Amino acid sequence: MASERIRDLLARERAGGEVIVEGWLRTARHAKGRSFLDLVDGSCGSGLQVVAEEDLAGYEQEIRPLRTGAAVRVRGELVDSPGRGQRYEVRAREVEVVGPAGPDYPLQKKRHSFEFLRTIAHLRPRTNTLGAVFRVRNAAAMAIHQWFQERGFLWLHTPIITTSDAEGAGEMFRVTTLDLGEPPRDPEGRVDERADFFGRPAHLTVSGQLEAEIGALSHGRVYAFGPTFRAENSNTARHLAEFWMVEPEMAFLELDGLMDLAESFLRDLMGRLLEECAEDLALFDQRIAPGLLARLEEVASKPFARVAYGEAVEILARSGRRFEHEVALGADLKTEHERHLCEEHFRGPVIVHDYPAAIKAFYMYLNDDGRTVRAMDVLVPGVGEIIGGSQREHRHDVLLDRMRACGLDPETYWWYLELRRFGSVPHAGFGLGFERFVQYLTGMANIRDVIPFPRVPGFAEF
RNA sequence: UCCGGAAUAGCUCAGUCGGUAGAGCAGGCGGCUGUUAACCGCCGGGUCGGGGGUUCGAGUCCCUCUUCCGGAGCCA
Repeated sequence: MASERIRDLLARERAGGEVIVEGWLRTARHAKGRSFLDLVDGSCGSGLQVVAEEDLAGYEQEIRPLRTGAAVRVRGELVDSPGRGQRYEVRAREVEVVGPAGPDYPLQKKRHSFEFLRTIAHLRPRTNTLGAVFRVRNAAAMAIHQWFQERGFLWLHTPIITTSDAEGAGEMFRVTTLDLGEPPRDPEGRVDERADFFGRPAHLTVSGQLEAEIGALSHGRVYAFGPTFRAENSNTARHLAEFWMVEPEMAFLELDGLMDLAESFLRDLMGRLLEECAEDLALFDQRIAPGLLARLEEVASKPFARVAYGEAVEILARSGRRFEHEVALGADLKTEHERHLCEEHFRGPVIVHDYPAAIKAFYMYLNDDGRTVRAMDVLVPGVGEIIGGSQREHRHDVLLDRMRACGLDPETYWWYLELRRFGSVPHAGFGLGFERFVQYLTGMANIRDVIPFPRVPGFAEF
């Protein structure tokens, strides 16, 4: 007889029948004559109450000493629970202790701090909150794939290791097989990088965008969805050294269409996940971020505000607010400015578009004014910038000029430039920080708690 | 990296004016109970993050290092 998942058992129409469940004890309450075991198996937030009577084989020796953390397999009957607090319970016929847990089991029945849980990343997925986070994360990943697949986007597997020496998105991790103690030297005594594994310097990717553009110009609609790496010394609640990014790239698409794409993407996903993860999101609404459900529902149902960069600066200037960083036309919007726009002025998601060229990347499409580029950022309350994207510069000569102006070596990007010589078309794409998306969904304050094994400066345990 | 805060029992925290430490939970023992992060009683448990200094005396004040948290910058 096969075991069943608690999620499925709780969803049954009625009690009855023999079942086998396997999982871990969230708590064990030993009463006179019987024990109540709260069993969880990760399939859902709810546990299943197992009632073990004292006449069971091995009751005193095996069941009575059970405590939080132990793994058990239970065979018994699914019955209507006579107690309050649960609809069904399992009347045990046999409880097999698969893996006991000693009194030094670090997880307790009560709340732990997230800081402490980070030090036990091998056990924290068993907690209610982290368990829910990882279920929501999984559902979000699958919903993202589904959303793109339904619209004819091809999942393009962009490389993790790259030899583009700069993509303008931050410091990169070096990938090398050279002996750092005694690297091979050229006649001048410099490290001979031609002797390295790829015959040239290589790094972990900071973005799949440039390769995704290749895909857009062959398959029309593609997306990259995988890990990316930044070696920035960022110590904040919304930065990781290793994080996942979703990067759709679409041909024959300009800025307006890109904003539509980003907005419908976010709103559709919110709507879908509100349904799919109702139980887990309710837990976040109750315990982590009161008002979360209302906020997500609003995002799913209301159009996003859109404002050009110039207007955004005017709004900030007129706000009467004193900002730590001055609001100035031509300067990038700071975190406090972005927060003011989406949290106070518009009170919801905002798309800011057409930024000054000087503060944006070389590959963004230059407007006719020669001063702004067709870039857009989606700002959401609580998290800030969640999406950044742009229409790409598809005109060869304009791109070449921009690269030179930005101090980049066109040789390195020969293939990127060549795409602009053979069948170049307007195209556009955006990047969504997957962990920030999960943060937004769950209301979790620290990005380290929405990825199973966070990598940040000074920490790569587990 | 910069600014601010924190580090006390296994965990979550309190500790007043500088006079060598407490609670709840967890653990052990006992009791009670179709229980609900059960409840009641008793017990054990601490190099107060490391190093240095001031002082008769430092968990408490000062310096320094480490780690963590919050904010900023960089960004997603």
